[in-house]
Amino acid sequence: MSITKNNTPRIRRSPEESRANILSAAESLLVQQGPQSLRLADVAKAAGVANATVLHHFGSIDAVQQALMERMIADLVDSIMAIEIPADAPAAARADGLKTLFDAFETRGAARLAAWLELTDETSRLTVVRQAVQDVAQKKISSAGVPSDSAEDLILLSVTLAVGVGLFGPSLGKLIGKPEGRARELTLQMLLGHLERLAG
Amino acid sequence: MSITKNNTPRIRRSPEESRANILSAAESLLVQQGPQSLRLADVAKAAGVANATVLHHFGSIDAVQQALMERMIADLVDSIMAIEIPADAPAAARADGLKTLFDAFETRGAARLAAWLELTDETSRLTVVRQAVQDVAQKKISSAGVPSDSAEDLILLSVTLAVGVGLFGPSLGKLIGKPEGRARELTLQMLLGHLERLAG
DNA sequence: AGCGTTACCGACAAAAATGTCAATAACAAA
DNA sequence: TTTGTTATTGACATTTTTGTCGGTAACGCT
Repeated sequence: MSITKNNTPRIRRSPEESRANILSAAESLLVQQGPQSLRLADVAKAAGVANATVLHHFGSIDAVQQALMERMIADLVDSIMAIEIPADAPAAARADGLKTLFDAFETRGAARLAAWLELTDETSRLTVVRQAVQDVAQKKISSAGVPSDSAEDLILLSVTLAVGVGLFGPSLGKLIGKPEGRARELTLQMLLGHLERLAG
Repeated sequence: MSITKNNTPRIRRSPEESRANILSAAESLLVQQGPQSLRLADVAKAAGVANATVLHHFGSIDAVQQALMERMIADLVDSIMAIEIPADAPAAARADGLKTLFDAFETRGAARLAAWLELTDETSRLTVVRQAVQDVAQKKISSAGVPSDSAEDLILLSVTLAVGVGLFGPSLGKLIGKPEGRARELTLQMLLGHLERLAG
């Protein structure tokens, strides 16, 4: 009677799988409940493992958060990199590209990630962001085929609006009693008109 | 030698003053270091009082955060309420009004407050926001003198952009290597053009 | 001055969150 | 099958954060 045995067999994953499993759990926690729910016990529970397992793979809860940021940023960069908006493209193509950009931020919590980063002081974490932004900016600007200065402006404008709308659009719309994607719709409409006027 | 005396005289405030002092300290903590620094010890230290004093006035650290939210929201509502943009106003007046709106969110951390609210799950806290938004929307829409449906759209658009730019504009601009207010400048320019076209 | 109220504080207690460790068990390789 | 490696875990230890309590002192009032 002195020893308690656990009947359910352990799941033994490869280190990579295990890390991915934990980060995925943490990501959905972040998106659904916010950064303050990224506690060791919560992450472990969501991942279906013991607290000690999380620490075994990451060393600390801070390292989990750091790794999560890096993974989400990498995903976001991939999404953005996949967007191609040649300067001479027809308006419809530009519209599609911008929609994709806005989607990248609104869905899967990239905007929430950005807000988390923004509210989080730690400058150490920002180096990852800085690198990612520069990667994207460089590629996007060089491939845009427009004077780099105004291209930078356009990217700054588009990304700022995309992340802002992605974070606040849904809630504000709901608060005012508007349909789900109304803020994004209005913003895209305005932004496209603006771009068209600049091009024409 | 058994009793340690404290030479520095106590500051005795009225309950209202004391609460205001603590909330002000908490507010600057929120703005400068983010929500996760709103810990009991940090708030108390910033306010220059003992931990127990904070609890004496608010009961719990959660109540401090709740009160802070309510105070900041009330301030923000006041700022917005003070903005008047008659439909038949000249373009310059509209530009001023929008600038004030953007300022209200960017300065003094209203955008950060909004992000905090957005990332914070607790639905109980959202009732305050809901009420504030409805107050503002009702007044603004009724006084706008335009068809209420498109007026709502304009408010949704303006506020979403204002808070998004207020939160992310500075950092993104800095990351891309643009001057401080560039994102806001670009956004305002576009938004004003958009409004003008709608009016004309 | 004397007194009552209560804002204030230090010391302590409680709770919550993070991290450590030794033992266990899954799996691959010999 | 046996053995070595290590992912996994429960129990425990440590740290951090929140909250309690009795006494102290500032201030208004008589």
